[in-house]
Amino acid sequence: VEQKIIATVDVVLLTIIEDRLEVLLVKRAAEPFAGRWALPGGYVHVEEDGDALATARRVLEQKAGIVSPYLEQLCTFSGHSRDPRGWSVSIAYFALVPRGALAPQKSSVCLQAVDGLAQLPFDHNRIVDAAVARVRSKAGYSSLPAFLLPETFTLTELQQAYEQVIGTTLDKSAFRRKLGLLDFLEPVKNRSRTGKHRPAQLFRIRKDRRLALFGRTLAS
Amino acid sequence: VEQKIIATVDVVLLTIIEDRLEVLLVKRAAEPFAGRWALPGGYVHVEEDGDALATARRVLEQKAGIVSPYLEQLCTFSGHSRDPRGWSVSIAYFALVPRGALAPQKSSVCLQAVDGLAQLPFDHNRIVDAAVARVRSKAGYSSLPAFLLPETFTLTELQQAYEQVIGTTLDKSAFRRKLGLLDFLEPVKNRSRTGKHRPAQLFRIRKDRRLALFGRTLAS
DNA sequence: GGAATAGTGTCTCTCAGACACTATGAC
DNA sequence: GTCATAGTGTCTGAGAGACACTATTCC
Repeated sequence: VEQKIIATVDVVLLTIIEDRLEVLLVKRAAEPFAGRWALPGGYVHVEEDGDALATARRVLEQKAGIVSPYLEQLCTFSGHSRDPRGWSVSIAYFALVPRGALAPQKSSVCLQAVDGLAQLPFDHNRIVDAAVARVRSKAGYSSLPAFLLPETFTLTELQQAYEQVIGTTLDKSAFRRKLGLLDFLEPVKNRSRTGKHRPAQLFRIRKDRRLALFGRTLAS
Repeated sequence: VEQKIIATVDVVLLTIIEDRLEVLLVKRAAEPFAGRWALPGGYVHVEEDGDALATARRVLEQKAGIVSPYLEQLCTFSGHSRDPRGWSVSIAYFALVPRGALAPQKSSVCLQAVDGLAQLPFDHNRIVDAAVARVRSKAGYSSLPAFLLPETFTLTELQQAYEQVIGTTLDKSAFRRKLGLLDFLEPVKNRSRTGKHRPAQLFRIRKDRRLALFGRTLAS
């Protein structure tokens, strides 16, 4: 069978910078669209990658130096018109990393707010939109936003991460009641001492319950 | 770039037969696994198919004669070990069709209950499991199971479809209250006259709200 | 009338939202 | 002590589950 199909993987890496959801973009080195900002992605390497998830991990490590973030398959975009080189398949993944985990930025990498994002090549705007929609939706009934925070964090920081992802404010009391139901957090010894007020307890994600799911939605 | 990647589409077509969820299988005509029952699937035809969704529609029409069912992308399975021919990508879709829409069966086609399904070639068992999990999950907060019923149906039949998909019984009163909230149904003139009891009102899905979503889950 | 299913009313208990309250450490 | 945020208690209304009730048709 003569197929000549291009198989690529694209990754939507999201993080929180200054209270906004931002997406990682890289400057394309090769044609097509050389020099343009686009999602990190690349060909599947048949010899090197066991499956598409491995390709996604490799792409993230090579282009952004990120090693083992939260990484989930988003969906697959395909067709004859999305890539000028021909009929292509892009298996899209999304990754969530803590704010600041991308510290030493190369000049070929940047972060942009997902709201009001510039025009991107290929169908990358659609892919970003799909990723943001997925994360927003899943934030409503899971612990996903916790992956946007550093190793340890206060409950207020966690609530802010949720609010920044889903775009609304949450009630402190109700939020903490929900968290209590699916104990995916464990307190650590230290406490956060910032400013002239009562210090907050620090928590981290329990190793045995990385991704916890709420029974019902978080906000109506 | 020398990729030599096999790009295929596989479809998990689900329907309800005798109160059970069943999946459509076809007898493979070509190697590998010729003669074995497997999911309907096929190569992406670069000249013929605009995108992978078009491939899925073509496969369903050619192998099962189904024209425009509910069809949704499931996820993508990939890797060097899932197909003996080499590194492959299978973009999986699932379809929901009314019971009995598959009436004139060819001998190369069969239906099998999804619970206790036999061993299938490739990673097709994983794909079926993923499809069933998706449908079960989505049934909890959407009108998906309505696509398993014929054009018109009674509320009792709709409730049974939900029960067969999610595998538990539902309360009649609570179920109808939920339906009232997201009016995706409209009554039709006729009523169902079967047996010696009060006839039931028939309904159909409103054209403008094909897939409606519940705010919260259907059953706890 | 009886049988059988269609369809509705109502009670209770849980829980989300709202909001006020107490706690505690920096200064 | 004050300030600022951490953290908790409580009221209320909406809604899910349970279950009993009425309605209507065939026989």
